[in-house]
Amino acid sequence: MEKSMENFEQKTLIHELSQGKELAKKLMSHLHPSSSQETRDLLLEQILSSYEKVLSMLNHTKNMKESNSLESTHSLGHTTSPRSVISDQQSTPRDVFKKRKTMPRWTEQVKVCLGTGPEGPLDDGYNWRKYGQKDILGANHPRGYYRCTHRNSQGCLATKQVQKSDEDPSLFEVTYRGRHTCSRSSQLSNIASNPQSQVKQEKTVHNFPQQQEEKNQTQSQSALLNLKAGLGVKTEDLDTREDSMIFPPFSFPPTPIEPDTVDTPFLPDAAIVEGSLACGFSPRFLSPATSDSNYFAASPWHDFGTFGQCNSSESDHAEILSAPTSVTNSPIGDLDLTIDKLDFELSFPFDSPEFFA
DNA sequence: TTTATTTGACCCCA
DNA sequence: TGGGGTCAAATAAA
Repeated sequence: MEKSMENFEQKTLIHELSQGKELAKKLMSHLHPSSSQETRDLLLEQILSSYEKVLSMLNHTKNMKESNSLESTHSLGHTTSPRSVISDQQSTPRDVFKKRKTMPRWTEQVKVCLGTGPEGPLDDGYNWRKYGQKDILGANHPRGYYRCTHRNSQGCLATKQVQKSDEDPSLFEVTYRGRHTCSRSSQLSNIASNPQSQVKQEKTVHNFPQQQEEKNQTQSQSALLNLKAGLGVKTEDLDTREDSMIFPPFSFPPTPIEPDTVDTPFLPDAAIVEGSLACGFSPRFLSPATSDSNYFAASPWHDFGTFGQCNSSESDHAEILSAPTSVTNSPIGDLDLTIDKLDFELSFPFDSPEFFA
């Protein structure tokens, strides 16, 4: 009974993903200026819808497993603190402490190129508001605490912590906690209507002339790359993989970065994700999508090796590779091949000005 | 005036 | 008891 359900889900997942792939192909063929905007919008909507279905199915499956394991835990006589099962709806202001343990949490290491100019720091598609900063014992740099701006308006409990690495000041550790429950449609439209992302991206490329020829390819691939990468986001909590699909990969702390950390002053104000530093694309572009969960949000450093010539250190790579979570651990890790193929079969022109229009 | 950031104080937990 | 995380008043910026 349960098996047949799983088979059904698998088939549906494969069907939805295949459909998404076909739609993406169609969309690609409609990216000519002669093609109508409506057609493109429609196709885009259908693609997003497909992926949404997949995500919700995966989330549902995971939740079922979680609740099952919770039940079995109880049945085994283990004592589970009542705090850990307090629902968000019942929370009181002080319940934030009680929820700490239950909030999904994962860490991303992000390398940024400093020199943030008047344009201010990059955002990741979500609106974060800083609510605290703490000096951490043993750390040279303070840790910044951010929460979703929509905490009050929409009750979104997502938070993140940003801390500069001791060893490499250009490296930030971003720890996400909780998932976004807010709607980001407004942010999506902001990014869509704001050509700044394109500008920033071009600036990045401009500063990496050796990467210029790869620009189109890189830009085209990055969105799909994101999707693929999202299947293997670095996380501290194996149970929070689905959040990697909800969360964008990178968030830059709204706080200005101290000038003493500017080790690459010639670089643009774009934050460069570790590993993709020399790969010539900015996170802003990497997460065009980050403005809406419908898009392909993902961990950016995944598969950066594809582009070669990346100057991040071996140890950096090792660190990433040794992350607790890998694609192979992902329940949808098997899909990686499919997406991989899709990724490189298509030179998806995400850099098309109309794409985010 | 509104919104965001800073920062000291408070609370929880190991 | 001390460290980490959050609150909330004060302050700054838009």
